[in-house]
Order: sequence, then C-alpha cells, then structure tokens
Amino acid sequence: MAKAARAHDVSPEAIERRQSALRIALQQRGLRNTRQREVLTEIFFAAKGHLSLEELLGLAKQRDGGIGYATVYRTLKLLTELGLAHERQFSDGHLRYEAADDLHHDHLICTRCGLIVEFEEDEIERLQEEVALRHGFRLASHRMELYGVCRNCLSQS
Amino acid sequence: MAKAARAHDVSPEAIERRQSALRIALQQRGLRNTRQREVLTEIFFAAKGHLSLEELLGLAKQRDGGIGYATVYRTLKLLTELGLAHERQFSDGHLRYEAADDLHHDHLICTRCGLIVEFEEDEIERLQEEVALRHGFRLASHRMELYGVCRNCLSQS
DNA sequence: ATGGCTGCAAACCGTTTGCAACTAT
DNA sequence: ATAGTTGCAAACGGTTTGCAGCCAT
Repeated sequence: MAKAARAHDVSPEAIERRQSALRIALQQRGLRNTRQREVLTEIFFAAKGHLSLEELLGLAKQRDGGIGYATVYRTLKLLTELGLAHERQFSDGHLRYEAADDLHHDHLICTRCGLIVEFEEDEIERLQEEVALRHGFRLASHRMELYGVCRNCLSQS
Repeated sequence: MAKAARAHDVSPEAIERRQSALRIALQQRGLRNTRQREVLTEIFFAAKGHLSLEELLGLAKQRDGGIGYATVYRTLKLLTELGLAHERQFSDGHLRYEAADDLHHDHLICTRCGLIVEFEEDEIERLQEEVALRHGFRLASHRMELYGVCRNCLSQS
C-alpha cells in the first residue's frame, strides 16, 4: 500500500499551536504530557493527518526507538476524545486520523498510488443538507470519498 | 446496534431474477449451486442489502440450522466476485453488502436507531465528477454517507 | 508520593483459511 | 468419479487491554 501524500507542509507555528492546545487540555483534566505524546503529536500534526497508525508508529520509532504501538493507539484515541483529532476509516479498512481543524473537506483518493487529495465543495454540502431535510433528518456529519486514478498515474498508462 | 431497516419489500420476482442470474453465472464457471447459497441469496436479495454479515447469518440459521458463518462470508465474497453484490463499509467498521443493481444511491444513516435510507441526487454526482476533473482524476466510484438523526428519533426527544 | 503513562504481551473480535467430510454435477 | 462446497476450528491481523514498572506532577 502506497503512503498517503501531503499536499504541502504545515508551518511549525501551526504545529506548536496545536501541541499547546493539547498541553492545556491535558492540564485541565489532570492528565500528563510525556515525551512520547510530544513526539507523536508533532509528527501527527505535521503530517496533516491521513497517516495510518502504522505509518505514524514507523516515523515515531525513527525518532524515538522506544515507542510502542499501544501508545500510538492510545494517544490518537486521546486526541480524539479531547476533540483535537477525528477518526476516519477509508475503504482500506485501516484507522486513520486527522487534525480536528482540518475537518472541512472531503477526499479524493487515487486507487493506484494511494494519493489523497482534500477538497471542499460548498455546493455539495448545501445539497447534502437539502437531501437530509427532505428525508426529515437533522444532519450531524458526513463522509464523502471519491475514488479514481490521479493525473500522474493516468499519464503512466 | 439497531438493525438496518428496509424501506419496502423486494418483489419475489426480483429476488428470483437475481438468484437466476447467480445460477447462470455459477454454471458458466463450473461452480455449483447449493442449498446454503439458495437460502443465503434469497434472504440477502430480499433484504435489499444493508444487512451485516452477522444479521444475515442469524436469519439464515433460523431457516436452516446448519449454516456456518464461514459460508456466509464466502458466499458474499463470491457474489462480489461475480459482480452481483458490492462491499460497503460504514463507519461502524463492519462489512456490509448490497445487491449490485441497488448501486446508484448513497446513504442517510440515523446515528440513534440505525435506520438506513437510500437516496440519489444527480446534481451531487455531477458536482463530484466536476471536482474530480478539476483535480485531474478519472473517477471510478465514490461513497457518500450522511449521518444524523431521523425524524422518528427527533420527535422522541 | 501519588497516580497517570508506558511497553510488553496477551486478549479481543471480525474475517479468512486449512482440512476432512459431503454433495452437486 | 470428480472436484467444488461446507462446517468446524484454528489462524490472522488490526485494535484494545491488564499489569508491573516508570515518570510527570
């Protein structure tokens, strides 16, 4: 399976801002910040989400050999509970997470190379609301994923 | 977790038509039709998909005690390979299948009672194509699920 | 010092697979 | 008779959990 691709880097300030939000949230609840959580969140926030837990573990181990996978799972669950991350499950069946403030977009996924592109389409969101209303639903969230072949892979065939 | 609800029944003729397509496909490949496959496909096609494999197994066992869960998994994989069913994975993480000719719709899902409503919105499909094109993708498929609270559950709170 | 956190390994749970017996062709 | 299919139970693989020791507060 190909790696998730990042469209562009996240600024160090943005990473620090998020880590700082985490530290505050931890403190408020009497929870503790640890070396492992710092390492993991720095990688996680820098990657703009979309990493599988396995990929995240791999990167973390490179930087800090003694990090177990249980910690990765627990840390991401924690971030989710604190509202700083959201769980996603694409059709490969593996859990993926993304930073909470990255939320307002959907995904275009290349089935050949694994490239993940984010997009936003207000008109679609509006229509989704309309559909929900028509069926009497109060909408809470949605997921939309478009699967296809990206420009790059197309040109190679 | 609540059961998937069916909007309305599938006609006996439609079920028979699909089962017959299966028999033909099996024959063409030198595969065999069995009591278990007849039972499972009748339930499956009648349910308009959306059943989890566990639910399907439960119903099948009611009608034919000696049906093992391996057979349910294998039968649905088989239907998928023959193009008669499609795998879906909603955010509860469990595999679900639906009949192949039920394909042209997306799902509205009540997070309180589990109701699943199908809908089609051509305008959204058109916009999806447009988004894909804009990013250089050739679209193969998509999934869209809207999560919220249905009319019924809303009125109970 | 307290009690949250970690790594390890074992447990979990949905899904898949090996195998001997069975059965549709 | 042949070879596909079944049920069982064991294997698998990703995720979760129990626990003893560690470490942030």
